[in-house]
Amino acid sequence: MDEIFGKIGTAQTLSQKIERRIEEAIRQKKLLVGTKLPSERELCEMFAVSRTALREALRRLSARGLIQIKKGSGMFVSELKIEDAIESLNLYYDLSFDSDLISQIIEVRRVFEPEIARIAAANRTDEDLAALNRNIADLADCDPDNTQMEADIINKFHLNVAKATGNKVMIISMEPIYSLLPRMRNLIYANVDGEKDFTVKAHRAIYEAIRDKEGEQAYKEMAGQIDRTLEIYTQYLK
Amino acid sequence: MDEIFGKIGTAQTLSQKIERRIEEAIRQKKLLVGTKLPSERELCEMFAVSRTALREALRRLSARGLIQIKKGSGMFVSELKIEDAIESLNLYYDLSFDSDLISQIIEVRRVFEPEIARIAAANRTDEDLAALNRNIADLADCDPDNTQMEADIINKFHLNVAKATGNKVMIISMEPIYSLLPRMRNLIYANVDGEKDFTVKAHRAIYEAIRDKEGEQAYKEMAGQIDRTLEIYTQYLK
DNA sequence: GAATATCAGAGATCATACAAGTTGAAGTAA
DNA sequence: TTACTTCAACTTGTATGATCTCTGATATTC
Repeated sequence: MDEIFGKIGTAQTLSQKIERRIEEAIRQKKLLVGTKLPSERELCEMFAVSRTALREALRRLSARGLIQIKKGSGMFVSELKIEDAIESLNLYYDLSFDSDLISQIIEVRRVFEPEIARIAAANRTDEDLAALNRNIADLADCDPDNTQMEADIINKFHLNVAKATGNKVMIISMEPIYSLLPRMRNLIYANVDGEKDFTVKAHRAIYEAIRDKEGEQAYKEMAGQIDRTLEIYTQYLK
Repeated sequence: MDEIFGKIGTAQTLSQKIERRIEEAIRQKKLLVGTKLPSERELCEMFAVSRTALREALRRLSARGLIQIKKGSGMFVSELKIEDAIESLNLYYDLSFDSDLISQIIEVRRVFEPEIARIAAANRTDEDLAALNRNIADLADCDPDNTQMEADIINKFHLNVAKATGNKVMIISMEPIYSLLPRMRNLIYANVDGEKDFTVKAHRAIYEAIRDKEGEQAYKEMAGQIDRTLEIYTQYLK
């Protein structure tokens, strides 16, 4: 009997309904990437709503990266970029950034990255290898005092290892984590001096193992590298 | 010299500037979670913009989960929920869903989940254990023909294992993957009959290993379980 | 005191107008 | 013809004012 008086509620606003409709169309590939949407005025007529309501729906869709709005020319269905999808994760991490998070990140890396290195050793292409090699060279050339750049290069290296697995899911899982590393740098590398040679050597060892398709070796080298990071961090915390 | 004639571009629209301003305030904790924002009209005066521009900025912020808008009462800074942050990742996966993605997901799970199980065995609390136990019970009770519910329960079990690690980053990394599993079910479990007993037994074994804090055992059981999934999937593809 | 009615303030929607960027076709000069 | 200019007809962006609906607090009624 209860159903009779079930919720009618203002379930969602008009603009939300519009948003859903368009989102669904995109999800179901009824609107393909690159498609130009009808103009605002046309959509208003089609949905029979005001421009205000319609535009707010469009603003939300563009905020989420589903469509791109170009002033003066029109609106287009855009390919949802990984970066867009990860953006909000980054924000989330950003807002909950604390020392707890740092150690949790290291723990995750300690567990996942060696496995990733192993798979990368099996699947890497020559292009992957070239990219990794470039990272190593950049790292060696880099000004030892420029810890910012050093950290950036190292992050790129690790991300490239993930890419070398050829597994998209792997990349997406790790990317938000790597994007946080630059912030950790200030804490971690602050008290470390003159260890750059060691860092270069360690990363070169990872590279070589991947190059030679030595999965087990890649696993070990990566594990060792992260253990070292963990050590430095623990030391710093004291 | 090129910089002289570098882009001037329409840097950003007015509503985007407003969005940034408010976002920055939230990021820098100048606006704390739960804070009620000034009303639309007030904000218009403060920023010296029209309600149109302001509202579009607010729509974007709410679409991203940074603020919550309650009709009739006001706008509030909201705690960015993990679910919101993961939403767009889900969408991304959704749009790029194909058989390639399925095998990549299984590969990732095969690598990550046993490690997760090992850590869970070390860190699990009694509450975690209770939740896992409930999942097992539900799975056993579940109607064997209701593959939908069965898959849901299994997913919850795996997510609860991730939660038992006590590592937030671990959960965030795995959650989007689990959320895709229901879609895979249709493909994977479609051709499997009368194996429910085995499934229950396998998951109970994982549970018991975690309960007894047998990390290595948990690792093995989880690996075995996913190997089996992989097998079924491979078999189905033929 | 409790149920009801009223009302002010909030966001939601609408309609209209104008500003400003983009595009392409028509027009013009060489 | 060819290259360039101009301009008109689009597009989205911003502004304004009116109205609708929901919410929560206050006032009223019994």
